[in-house]
Amino acid sequence: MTTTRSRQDRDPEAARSRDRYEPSTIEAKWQERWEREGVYRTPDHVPGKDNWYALVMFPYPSGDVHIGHWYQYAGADAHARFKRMQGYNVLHPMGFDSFGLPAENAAIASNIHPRIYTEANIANMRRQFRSMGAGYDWDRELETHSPEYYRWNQYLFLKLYKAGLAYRSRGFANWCESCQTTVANEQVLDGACERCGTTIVRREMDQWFFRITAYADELLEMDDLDWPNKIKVMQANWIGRSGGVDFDFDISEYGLAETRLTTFTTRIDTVYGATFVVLAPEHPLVEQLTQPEQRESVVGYVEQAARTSEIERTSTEREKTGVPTGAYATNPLNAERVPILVGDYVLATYGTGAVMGVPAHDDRDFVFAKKYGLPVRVVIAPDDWDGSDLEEAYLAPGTQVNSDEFDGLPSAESIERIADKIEAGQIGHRRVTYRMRDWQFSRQRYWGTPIPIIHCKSCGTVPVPVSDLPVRLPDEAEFKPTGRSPLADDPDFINTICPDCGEPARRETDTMDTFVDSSWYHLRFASPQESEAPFDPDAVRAWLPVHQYMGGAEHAVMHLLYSRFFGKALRDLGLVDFDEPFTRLFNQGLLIKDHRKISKRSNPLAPDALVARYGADAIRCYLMFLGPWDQGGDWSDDGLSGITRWLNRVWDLAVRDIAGLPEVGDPETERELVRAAHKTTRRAVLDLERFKFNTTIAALMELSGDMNRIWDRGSVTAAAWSDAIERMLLITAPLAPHIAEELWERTGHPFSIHNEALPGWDDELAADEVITVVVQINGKVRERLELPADVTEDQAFEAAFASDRVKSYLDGAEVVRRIYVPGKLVNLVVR
RNA sequence: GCCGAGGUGGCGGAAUGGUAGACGCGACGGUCUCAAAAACCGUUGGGCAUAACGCCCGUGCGGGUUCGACUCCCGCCCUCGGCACCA
Repeated sequence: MTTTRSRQDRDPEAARSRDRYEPSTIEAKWQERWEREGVYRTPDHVPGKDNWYALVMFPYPSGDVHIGHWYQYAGADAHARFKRMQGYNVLHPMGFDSFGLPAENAAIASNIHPRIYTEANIANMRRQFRSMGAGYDWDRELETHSPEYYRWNQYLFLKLYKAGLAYRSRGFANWCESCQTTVANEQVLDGACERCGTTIVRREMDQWFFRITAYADELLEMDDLDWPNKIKVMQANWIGRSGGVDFDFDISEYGLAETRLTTFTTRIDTVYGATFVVLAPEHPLVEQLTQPEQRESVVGYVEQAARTSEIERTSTEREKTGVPTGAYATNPLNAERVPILVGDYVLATYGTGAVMGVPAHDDRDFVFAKKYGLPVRVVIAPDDWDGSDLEEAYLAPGTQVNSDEFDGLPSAESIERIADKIEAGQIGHRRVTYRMRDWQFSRQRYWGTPIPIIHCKSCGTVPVPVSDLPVRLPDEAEFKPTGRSPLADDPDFINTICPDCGEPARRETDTMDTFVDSSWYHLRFASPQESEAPFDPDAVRAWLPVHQYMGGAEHAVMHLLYSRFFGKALRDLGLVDFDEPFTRLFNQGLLIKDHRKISKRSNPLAPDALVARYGADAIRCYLMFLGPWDQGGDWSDDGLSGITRWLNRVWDLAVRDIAGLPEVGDPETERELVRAAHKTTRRAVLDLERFKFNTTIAALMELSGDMNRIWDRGSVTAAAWSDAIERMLLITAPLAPHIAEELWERTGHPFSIHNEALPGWDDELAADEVITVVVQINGKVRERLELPADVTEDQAFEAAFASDRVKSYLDGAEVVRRIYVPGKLVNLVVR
């Protein structure tokens, strides 16, 4: 067999040791050389090249680049390398999101300082990223826990604070008992802490907020974002814009300061069906409206509600409860007096914290009214309604009834007419509300960015002067969580002087949510050493917005929304001049194993051991070969052998001795080789652009099989063979950077393949000479014809009719229609 | 409940109106070997079959559009992800 001839020709032992693919040897060698020669160092400008910012979400330094990280970072690296070989000046930076609770918790558990713990983890992960062969520019690495980074968190916070986009407010916050800190709404999943799963309780306290709601409408504008639709939908749902009407009931009969009780509804067309009003237990008027006879039950109910956890209160499964206040509200439209109740299915934080109860046209009001015997009045008649009682609330549009002058109108029209009337009568107005709340970002923990604020008895809340930044996190601190920030127990930290009046004052002791760090890190990567500003405007102009952002979908309404908000706020502050930070976004899927998520504890898969055994290139390629990157992958240990075989074959093909190839090749075989190489190039380049690594590798596998067969015929020239090998290596380079580099050198090319351009392709050379044309009879494949690629329609039909097989189907039948798809098929419709 | 993605051989997957199952794993058979491993070659959706030439069925289920449907439309079922008393 010719395949092994070149090896057998030489001294077998020596040849084997020289020519065998040994990933561990070559990978270390090239990683060292790439670094030494600064192959991936990225200047801001390279003459003749466009810039491409390929950013992958940076990791929290847990200490280990686990296989799920590999899945993410290997794919992102391959795509960045691909763009680089397309001729872009590519910025593909890496850093660490290194503030946060795990380090602090580990510090408490093992009595190591979070900084020591974090920095050890970073060192290990940096080593692991190197072993992956990722093409990062390590000169641009950033770590968010370094004062050089977080001082700019503080700086940007002060900018936002002065612009009124950051504020402190007292209210009910999401408190995690286990993490001993508050968390933002976005960080509560199913009523539990996103990080640890502990049930969140509400706790009233002073907290810091970013006014993200000021940008709610602009954040909904996502048409120009080349993002997965899924993420856009999730963000739109999270923001939850709904237009409706604030409608005032009259409560002047109680002689209170407030003469009106404002409710919010999106269904003002149903207002004539309001038979009661429900207040949230926290509504400020509950206290004043409650009548003496009801006081005891209302107070009991409100206390009970306060003790109920958020998760329980917002469960749709739970039976709706409420108590009457004994007070009544008058509907100004029809002068009807309806009872006011308190019910905890009404949320204090949405709309006005009060709703009009329209049981006929709202599911929740319906069950509530049935339970408490409140009247149900139909005001929107279904098309076929016979006037009988409803079995359930009718939510669809219909015809207005029991609604004074609006009777007979379609509800779609009356919804506007009634709103007009309310606005004209000054008993309410149209309003837009949002589900999204402001971003609560203060945390009562140590390992984060101190909020640069000083509380002064006489001057109030005073920002730390920019010249005093950074407010450093004290190195020595007692980390044990007590429900307030550990910084509060550090006298050296809290005691300071008011910058305004010079009197003794106290520092703010809360630290920032780590999502603040990641809301602008993409800007910092443009000029990570910049010491006079958070970023150098010229560098930002050179790189931003990010051309291609890559990362998991789990950040849809956290990081990705916060970053967009920061971008818009910084734009309005004049710090950047673009609207969106991430032009294109690609979400890789989840890597699973045995139908379960791979996790450190329950389903481990240690990459270091795999790399030692199979090499980084094999692991990278295997992860990319599992399936389409956006759909995630299903790891199985067995599958690796396919990739290993392929890499061995690539090696074997490339190191063959081409000296023995003929001077003049067989033209047909040569064309075949050229065709295979150009076809593969086309497939690979188009697929890599779309992150279809799996089909790129499949194409390369086919090429290696084709080349192996062609070699065996011994009839191609060295030039043709070498050109095909070159193409194969160049396309392999973004996927398996080490083996490609090694073979590039062994085939006589100068360092480095990663500075080369991807090959182009020629559609004519890639075109088949003979094509298979399928002949269908009534849509069923009955014959396959090998015809010249330039076959005409007439010739194709002629060939079809000449086929004995086809004839047998046409016997005694009449061809009533013929369809021709050029280069593909002929379909004969017979009767 | 609402929104989104998906459902294709034993397994991972390919093909988005035109040859279903590319590529790979696994399995089976073979070459090489004392043997094994590796490597290489071949077979591999199911059924029928006069075994040759073939035929039928087949992409979650039921309909539809079309000369032709994994692909488009309608109605279901299931899996995964997100949201969920937001008035």
